[in-house]
Amino acid sequence: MSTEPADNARPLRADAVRSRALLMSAARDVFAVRGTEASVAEIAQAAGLGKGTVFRHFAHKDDLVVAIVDEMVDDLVATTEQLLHADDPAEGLRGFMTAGIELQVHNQAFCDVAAGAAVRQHPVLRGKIARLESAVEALVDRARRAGAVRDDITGQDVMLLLTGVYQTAAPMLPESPEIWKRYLALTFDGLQPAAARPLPA
Amino acid sequence: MSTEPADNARPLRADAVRSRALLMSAARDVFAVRGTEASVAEIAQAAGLGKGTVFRHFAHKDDLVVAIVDEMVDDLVATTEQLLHADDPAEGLRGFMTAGIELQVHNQAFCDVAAGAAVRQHPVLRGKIARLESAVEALVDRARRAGAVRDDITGQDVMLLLTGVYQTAAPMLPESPEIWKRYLALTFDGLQPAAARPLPA
DNA sequence: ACCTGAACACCGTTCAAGT
DNA sequence: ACCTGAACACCGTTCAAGT
Repeated sequence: MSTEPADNARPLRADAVRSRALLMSAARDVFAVRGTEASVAEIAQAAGLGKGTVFRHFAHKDDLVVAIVDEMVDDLVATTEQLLHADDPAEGLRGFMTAGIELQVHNQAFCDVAAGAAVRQHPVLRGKIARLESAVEALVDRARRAGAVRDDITGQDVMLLLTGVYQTAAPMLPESPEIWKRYLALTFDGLQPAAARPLPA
Repeated sequence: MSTEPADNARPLRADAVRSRALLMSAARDVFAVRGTEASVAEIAQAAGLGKGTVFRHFAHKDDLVVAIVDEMVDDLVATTEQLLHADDPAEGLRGFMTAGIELQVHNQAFCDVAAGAAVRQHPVLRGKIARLESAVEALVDRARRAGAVRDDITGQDVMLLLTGVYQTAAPMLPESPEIWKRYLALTFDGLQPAAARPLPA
């Protein structure tokens, strides 16, 4: 529940609950379009709040970014766990990669964080990313057992490739919004057992 | 000659020549370590100059970034043209990708710009990147004719994969500085004719 | 408790004053 | 011509003053 304050906090007063909801909603919209570089003043204005209020709810701008991105990673974890039951294990894995890349295509803030913005190191986000990674590990295990991916591929590889495939396509996306499908397909070909040549340690 | 001012400029006075050399040298060092987010004040101080002097030589911080990155792309173009004569066409192509990725590993500013910092759109840099791309196109053509890469791969693909492979490895580099070799190998496997399955349009 | 805007130390950029 | 630092409009963050 990232829309809630820290676990040990007392209940919020009614006006604070309202401020917080307005803030989260504005932050979702503004970050999605303008990325993590959107200013706190910009978000405060979109929420109809003073910027002091933003810092009352989130001590640092990064904490706000984390709260928003955390929600998105939650969604991605849920999607991943559903894909674990896909009929075709290979399609399950491809479905995860498609979801992760489309998230980057449609949300600038997620894209910034995935690409390695400093917020990545935030403890809350690190924990959530670890949860995602274990879900992905299960997805990869299943695909591997079905012979759909080579033996030497790990869940971490697939996680890292999520950013890699998106960043490969990124410079061309304004002109060719679907170009990421090309690089996802190319990457997927490299994951096939048929393509396997020994990888360096 | 990116250490020189614009083509149509009058010759610089002796003190300006010295300032410019100090500035370029400091910018090379500072940008390499701290990336494009290093402040102009930081570079001015490293050069022993007032920051007003920086803006006298480069009207915008971005122009200074471009001048420095431009030099690095020049070096990469030269490397690429030499690799065109490598004994093994596949090794020539792999050599280019290795050089491009190592540049990102060792130089934070190059890495920032390759990853899509706004400076990428600067006309001077766009031109230089286009030159690099045609050199890479020749390298790919040669590898394709030798049957070392699949038919549907272009020079642009290889250019884009340079960032992609680096960004895949980026989160792990502090712990595993050689991990990029794993993803380069994996990507290279995907480029093999044996791995080829039709790519989306 | 909570909200707010003025104040602070930064940033890139401009420019008047010095040589 | 060239160099410089003070001044400006931004940024994230703090905090005294208000309810």
